[in-house]
Amino acid sequence: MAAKKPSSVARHPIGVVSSRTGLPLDVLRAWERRYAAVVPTRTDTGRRLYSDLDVERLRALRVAVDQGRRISDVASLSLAKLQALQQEDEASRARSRRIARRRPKAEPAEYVTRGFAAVESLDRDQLVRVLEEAEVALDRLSLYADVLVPLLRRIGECWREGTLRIVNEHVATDVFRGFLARHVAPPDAPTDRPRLIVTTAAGQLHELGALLVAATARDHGWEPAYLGPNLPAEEIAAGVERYGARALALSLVYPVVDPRLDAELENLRHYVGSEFPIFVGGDAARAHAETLKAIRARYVASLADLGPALAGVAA
Amino acid sequence: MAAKKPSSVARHPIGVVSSRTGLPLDVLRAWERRYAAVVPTRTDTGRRLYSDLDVERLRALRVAVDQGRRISDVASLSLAKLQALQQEDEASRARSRRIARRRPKAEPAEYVTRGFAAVESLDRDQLVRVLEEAEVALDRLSLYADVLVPLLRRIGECWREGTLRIVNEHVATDVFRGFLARHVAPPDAPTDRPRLIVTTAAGQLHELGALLVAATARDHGWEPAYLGPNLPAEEIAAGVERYGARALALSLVYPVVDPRLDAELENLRHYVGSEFPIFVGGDAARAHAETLKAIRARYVASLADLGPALAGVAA
DNA sequence: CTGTCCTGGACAAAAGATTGACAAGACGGC
DNA sequence: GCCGTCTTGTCAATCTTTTGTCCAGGACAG
Repeated sequence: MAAKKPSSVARHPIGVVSSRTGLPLDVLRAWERRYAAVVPTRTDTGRRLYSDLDVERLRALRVAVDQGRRISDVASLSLAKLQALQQEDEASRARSRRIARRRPKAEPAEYVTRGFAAVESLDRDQLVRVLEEAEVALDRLSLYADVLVPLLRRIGECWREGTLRIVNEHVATDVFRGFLARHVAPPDAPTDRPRLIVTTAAGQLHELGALLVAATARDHGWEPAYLGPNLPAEEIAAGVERYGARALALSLVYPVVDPRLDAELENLRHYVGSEFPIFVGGDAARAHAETLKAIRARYVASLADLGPALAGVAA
Repeated sequence: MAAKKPSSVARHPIGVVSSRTGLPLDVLRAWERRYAAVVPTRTDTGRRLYSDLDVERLRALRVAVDQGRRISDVASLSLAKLQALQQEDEASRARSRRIARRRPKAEPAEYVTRGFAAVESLDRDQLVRVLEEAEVALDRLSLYADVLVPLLRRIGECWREGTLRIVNEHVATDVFRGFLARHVAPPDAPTDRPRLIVTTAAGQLHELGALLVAATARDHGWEPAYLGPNLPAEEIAAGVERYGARALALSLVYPVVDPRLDAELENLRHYVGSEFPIFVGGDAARAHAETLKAIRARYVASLADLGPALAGVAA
């Protein structure tokens, strides 16, 4: 454990630390007052200044507490010990999970919580396990709408506000993608189903929403062709043509508002022809409602609405 | 299962034990009250504190019970006896099957050609088929080095010179990723293997090379943790620490030359400490040879060299 | 002047402990 | 196969400890 940089220069006020660790202000102070969990330096007027190391420690403490340890027990442990503990807990938990026990009850919210915890602690295997449990316990729509969507949304929020590291988001994305890929493209599909092109417009980097759309479409009897994220209008049109698709679905998530996007959408309508059905959904769709209306794209408010919307086309 | 150190320091509250063993709180208490199956120590305020040994015992008890024994019968057995029991049951259940492996000689170059054709015509299923054929026909290393790498390189070239559309590249990436993901993270891996962090530096968007590295490392007895592409040095360091990794592998592909990259690499060396083993490979690595030398990263010229290089660390 | 931060006290919610009870399934005798 | 008895997981009620949250009143920073 040689030179660790993140201590010397940067010192953060309590507000920043709170948002970076996800711990409320009061908790930070309470932990300091009651257990001296971290003892930040002070300005000459008494304000707390936390080092990067403090932040890291607090993060680790939070994980430990979330895993069920008591703050009074772990508050005095070193950062290394905390991380060791975390490792141990996970390994141990994983082993016990392998001997699957009977399933009590299946609350979607619980999967979200457990999934998020797994993301936080970078525990890939655990995340996979949670998803798989949810998959067998719930029906498809509920799995997507009540577990995956809330989970994604929560990860997105925390990521934007800095509570989650980039690594966490990456690992989560990778797991989700693998998980959804199985739903989107099951091995053998002699396809007389209508084709649906699924993608994301240029500038839109987040692909998980699109994958959810593809998987849902598949459940409704379509054959989705997922083209990957961040495609310019011309490319999308090429895909539509190549596959002889009957409709196109776009997911707009982030950035929420993007002037380039409007132009892209207009282009898209131009390329695919004026009658081709275009469906659009995602959190960023509302922000571009006008353009969507102008190009006569159909807005799909939620995954549950996708099936009926598609049915209108297939007829 | 060899190395297991019941660190006598750690004492766990009942909540953690419950989650570690999968036994409900009530059961833990009931077993203690009725059979003294384990007798945890107490804090001065009466809360239970379980040792690692207790946890181990409880886990064994649970296995025995799940296998149909009665708790009242096994509660008083020693840990050793419980484990013997478990072994016995497992042995009687073990029915392993042998999978015959045929290996018709085929020319790797042919798979490359067919694969590329599939990419060109956007035929996802065909691409998957080609990869799967190659997978059974060739050994791992040859599959990676003689099929995937050339295929990727060719796609990359055509993409850069505009012969291939973005869509093609996207679809290919998606298929490859799904294919490789299966190699990188097989279902359950009780991991006493050394950990290797695999990722891509900030600015480097192409992740397929990294996935190849992860899969190869796995074949050499490591436990790769793939963190996703395009990570800043600080994030990578966090991952290294979090996973207690023994080494780090970076894939540098595109952009081939990137001034920011040098700074990133230096940062990275700084964060992980001066002795930590860093391996670097990929087509863009040569262009940064000086920096790599400066930070004492080890250059790995091809996938075939990765195994030996890693072996040097594991020793 | 407004928004952020400090201290210390108070309070509410969560997590645990204890005791007792109950119901479903296992077991054993006939 | 039937019936009483045992086992055992689960639940409820109640109390204590621990921990998160809120508030008041004041100070500081920008």
